[in-house]
Amino acid sequence: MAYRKTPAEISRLEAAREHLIAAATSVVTEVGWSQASVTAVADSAGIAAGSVYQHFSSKAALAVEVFRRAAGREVEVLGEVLHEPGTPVERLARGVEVFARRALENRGLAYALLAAPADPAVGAERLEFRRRYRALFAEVVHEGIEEGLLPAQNGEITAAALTGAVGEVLVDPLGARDEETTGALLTELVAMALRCAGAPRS
Amino acid sequence: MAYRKTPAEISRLEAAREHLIAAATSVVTEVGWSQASVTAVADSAGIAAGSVYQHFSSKAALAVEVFRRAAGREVEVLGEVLHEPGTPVERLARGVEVFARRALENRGLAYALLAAPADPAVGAERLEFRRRYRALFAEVVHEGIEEGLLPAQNGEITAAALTGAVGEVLVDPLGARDEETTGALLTELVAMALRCAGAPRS
DNA sequence: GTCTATACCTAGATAGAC
DNA sequence: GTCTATCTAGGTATAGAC
Repeated sequence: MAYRKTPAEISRLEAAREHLIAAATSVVTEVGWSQASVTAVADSAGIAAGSVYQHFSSKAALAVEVFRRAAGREVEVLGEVLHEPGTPVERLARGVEVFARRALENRGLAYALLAAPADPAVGAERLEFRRRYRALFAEVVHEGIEEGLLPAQNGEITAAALTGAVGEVLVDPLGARDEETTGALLTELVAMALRCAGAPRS
Repeated sequence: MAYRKTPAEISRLEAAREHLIAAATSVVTEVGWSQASVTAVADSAGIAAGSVYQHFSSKAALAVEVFRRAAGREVEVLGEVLHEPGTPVERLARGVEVFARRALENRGLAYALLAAPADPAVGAERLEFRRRYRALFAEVVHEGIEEGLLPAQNGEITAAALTGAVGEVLVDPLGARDEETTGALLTELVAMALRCAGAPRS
């Protein structure tokens, strides 16, 4: 008997775990947290319900992991966009556009991350996630103020408003069905964001 | 045997029903929808759990009634404020202030109405509620545009942003604990709202 | 390690006594 | 009409065979 698992065993377990997380993510994306029972997730992953507990000690632990992965990706993308070259105003516009576009293009996941009813554990993660989003926006707003491109303001509140605004149109997308109306919605959203931050009219 | 209930009987039933709704409202305000079990609500009303079903056919029906009452009051108040005398810009500022102040002063109820996890039936009502809120704001924005006080814009999106912004600071109130910091928060929120609608700087 | 079967718990809803 | 007691469904988690 070996003292340790062989590398092959470890990677196979890793793979099974990753597969489970991926399956859970897609279930949550499609039907939301409240309908994502252990049974449904296990079915989607092609394993038995009991086997889920080989990888996670509880349903909540799995849910938190699913949330962290997806939310982490989004924060990363927004962070990159907001730190690309350009004036703070340009970067803010681009950031809002990317944030909203990604949300509208993968509405199920975005809704799950931002708004869908979920376990308390996921709710706590969500609060942290929104804080990070807001911190990213606030940083750019502050840069804009320092460079004299934006008027003095509470950047945290502007950032909160931008997050709330995108969330609001996500939950009830004002009839943005096809690509054309989605584009128009994005244009209006970016314009609103720039007014909100007090950028001079272009 | 009488064919009809006597007026006294009817009003007594009415009163019991109202009492139940009031108790349910306070439970929801304090602990949220997800913790507001039939047992908890019945206890709060001083009746047995089974007796709830004398007044409502299901828990969801009771929840919807609770939501409608509370949400209806809020919409009514906002509608009145937004239709008081004054320019559209003044009314918009006052409307946002009242909306946010009421939310922050009765945070439990506001959170229940705007954001807390709830039954699907309540979720549907909430969507309608937010639409009404947005419609009220959008109306004033459109008046501002027509009077030349606000730049051309999609009023629905501005209205959505305002609703989303207040909801966002409600859920995570940026450390507004005492009356002083709440006042400062409200001032900043109103300033943000006016920028968002494109009102010229005062 | 993964399966099947099941224990167990929570919470909504119902039945029948009073 | 209201209470007590109970039924039922749905879903998490566990036990033991393979």
